[in-house]
Amino acid sequence: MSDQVTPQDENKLIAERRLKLANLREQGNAFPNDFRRDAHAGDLQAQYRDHGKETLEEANKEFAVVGRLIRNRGAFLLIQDESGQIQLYINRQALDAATLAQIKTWDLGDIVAAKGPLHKSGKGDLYINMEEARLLTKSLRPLPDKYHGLSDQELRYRQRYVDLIVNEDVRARFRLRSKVVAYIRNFMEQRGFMEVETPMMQVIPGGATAKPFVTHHNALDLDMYLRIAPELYLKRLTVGGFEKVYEINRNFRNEGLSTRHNPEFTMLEYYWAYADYRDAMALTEAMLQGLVSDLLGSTTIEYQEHQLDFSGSFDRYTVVESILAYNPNITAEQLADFDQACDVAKGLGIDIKPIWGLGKVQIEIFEKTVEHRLIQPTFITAYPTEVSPLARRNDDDPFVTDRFEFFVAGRELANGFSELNDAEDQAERFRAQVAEKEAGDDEAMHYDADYIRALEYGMPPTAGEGIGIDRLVMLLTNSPSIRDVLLFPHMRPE
RNA sequence: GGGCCGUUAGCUCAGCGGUAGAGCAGUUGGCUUUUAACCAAUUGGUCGAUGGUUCGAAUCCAUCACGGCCCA
Repeated sequence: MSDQVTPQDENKLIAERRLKLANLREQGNAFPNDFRRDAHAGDLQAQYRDHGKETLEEANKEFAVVGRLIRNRGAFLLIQDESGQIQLYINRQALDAATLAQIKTWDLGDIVAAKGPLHKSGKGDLYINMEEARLLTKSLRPLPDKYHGLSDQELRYRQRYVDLIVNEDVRARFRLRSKVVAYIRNFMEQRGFMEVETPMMQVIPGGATAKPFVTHHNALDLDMYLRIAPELYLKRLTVGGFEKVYEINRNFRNEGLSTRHNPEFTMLEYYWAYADYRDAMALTEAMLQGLVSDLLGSTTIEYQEHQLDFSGSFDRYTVVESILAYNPNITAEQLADFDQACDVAKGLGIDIKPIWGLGKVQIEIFEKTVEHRLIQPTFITAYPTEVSPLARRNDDDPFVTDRFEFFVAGRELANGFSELNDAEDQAERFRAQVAEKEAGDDEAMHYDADYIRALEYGMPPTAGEGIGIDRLVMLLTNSPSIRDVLLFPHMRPE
């Protein structure tokens, strides 16, 4: 909210740098953009690291490099570009007095350029023997401690740009995130899926049970909602005849923050006509196994205190089976009877709401006693219809749907199902959701008449799934908090 | 929402009732094959905010703000 222009945190260090910048302005262009590099630090290291000192001096091959000055080692300066680091040597013979004086004014954090032959020092490190040196951008703020770096979590999240400058592991983490998304796009494209974009601003927020963010369209004088899911729009596309569509984009949910929740988060969601939830599980398994082996070069993931095994087929249990497996004191009879199930739930400290049916009670018991214990990759299937308003009923047991969720490290990572394509059943489910909303559940769904109309034209039998990209990246980068995998996690304003 | 912990120099931290400290960064000088470069000198603080207790508060108490971890 602050429109302040004058920084409140000026100090002597910044003042000294501002003075140097003022001098630069007097001498000419203080922010030149006419220097062109012809080499990256990391490439030079990779290509010439093993060359001998004499060989390099004989070759005397010139390179032009740029980067941020991050260490001052007396006669040597260390710069860093996106690819890596390389030293610059301040050669008093090769550089004229004016340039030497200029270099003396450089500060850690400045962005500089240098040109000269690539040599190797007595200690075996490559350096550019500078014959030309220029300051490209003056840094006005001092960098964090060169050894300890930036460790204050709040500063690292609020000033991610500084975190990225000084912490290579953070840069590596976000490079991996980018690779995850690229892998998924490639995986989906190879299977014939088409990437689409559907509205982020919706008049009726649908596709999930969650509180939306509200915004306002002035010209239409209309309240709109940031989407909580793209589901209903993507399924309209399958009605339209696009048989394999996917979208990777942000969802917004107006809920609390935690190490696993950010108000905006990224989901892959896809819809696959003429397929069912079993096909979706198989696709999930193939995608995750491919991701792990391709990006980590292994079939196992080390995540916090866990060793997660992604080789072989993932375990599959129904909701009820998993509750029974993890709760030897609970019987199938108890779970099948509403009153008995309520007693079990109450015994677990669950606060039963009057509108809940048996399915909801079962899910509460599942979430309380099973979910966090599903460490190895596991599919849970047969979710109650009551808590699955968009999923197709099971042919043999209409109490449950052909739905699954995927868990690993005690967390839900994906949710998919055979889609409900019976327009009349869907209309009925929406009405049940509206009743829940009227009973006070502000996360219940709205009745989406246009979506029903679309279904009435006929949606082919379809499978669909959403996979949480942030949580997936957490897993692949061994990150304990979702904030570690978001470049700019949500924070209260300073 | 609840519990625990944190907030001191630009950064990383110590100090926990008696004159506000260190390392790094900065400044000045030296040093030209260094690797957290080194050597010498030196600058830098409303101790998160507001109240209170006390002769005296960074330190004890209360409230608030922001953050971290755990729980719901």
